[in-house]
Amino acid sequence: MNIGEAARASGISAKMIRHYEAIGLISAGRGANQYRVYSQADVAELRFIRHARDLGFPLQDVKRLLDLWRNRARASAEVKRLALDHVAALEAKAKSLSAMAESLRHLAAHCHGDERPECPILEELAGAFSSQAAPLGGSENATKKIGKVDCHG
Amino acid sequence: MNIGEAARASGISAKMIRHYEAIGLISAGRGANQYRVYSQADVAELRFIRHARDLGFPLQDVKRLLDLWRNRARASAEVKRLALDHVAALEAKAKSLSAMAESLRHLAAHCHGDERPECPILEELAGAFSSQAAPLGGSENATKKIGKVDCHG
DNA sequence: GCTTGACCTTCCTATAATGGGAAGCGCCAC
DNA sequence: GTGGCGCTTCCCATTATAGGAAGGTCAAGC
Repeated sequence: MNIGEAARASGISAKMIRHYEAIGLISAGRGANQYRVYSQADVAELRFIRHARDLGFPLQDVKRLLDLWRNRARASAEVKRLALDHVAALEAKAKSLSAMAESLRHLAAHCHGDERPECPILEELAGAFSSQAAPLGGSENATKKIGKVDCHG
Repeated sequence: MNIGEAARASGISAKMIRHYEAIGLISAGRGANQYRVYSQADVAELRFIRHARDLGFPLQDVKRLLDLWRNRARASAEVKRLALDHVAALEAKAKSLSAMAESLRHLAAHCHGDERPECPILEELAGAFSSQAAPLGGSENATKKIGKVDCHG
């Protein structure tokens, strides 16, 4: 099948399939017309990739997992280690985001939110531990950069 | 003061200060030698930016917040709306990450993690709802893309 | 046979936020 | 007057994904 059909069958865009090939995650045969050709096995790999991505694995980890999957002599220990490391990363980031949310929710709770200019949110952003100390937010200072977190997908 | 001192005083790298200027977030005067010059007020803005970033606001929101902060005729309602929207986004992402973590943790719990090749994690990644249905993970299918989430900062 | 449209190809660009580094100039101290 | 640090601009890299241009291919219809 061609890339379009493989895309539909795997749930990965043709664009990304080409990209995954470019970075060496997968490979594809070529037909006489230079079109990429995919087998059912290739589609299975693409689905594997999608599932791993859906669980938040970065492509680097996906590559490791894919290599392990292809290798029948693998040790499950390595897969498990990768998975648990990733779980730890996910939880750390979730926790960091929750802490930000809670801090901000506390701040927002004290804001009238009307036509008046007074705003404790802005005041806190302006003044929060002007040099280094003093808590931000209502509870503990949860936003002490636990590790930078992306949160704008 | 020069950019280096402003960087130390604000906790934002000189690199980023220049970047924020380039994207129109802030502005800076220039000395006779073309060096950027910063006042205490400029440093206060930089600190404001850092605090907003620490709470996970994207730069686009930071720009809005900064404009509101500068505008004495602002309505706190707008600040509050921005804040609460962001809280919702943070919570959604945290929830999504937690769901991934939980799914993966369940999978990992069933993996022996020894030298043997059998691995339910890989099997699940390979087979999880081959076409569309069937749950992934031990509990409910939590990873049904609630909205793509970055999680690799 | 020729056109049309869907599909494929490669290459370039953009996103968001940050860091790294090179080449060149300013400034201060010695 | 030279060494070293700080400043300047410009370019590149990261991560994962998408958009688009310019062009080749193929099958269907007329």
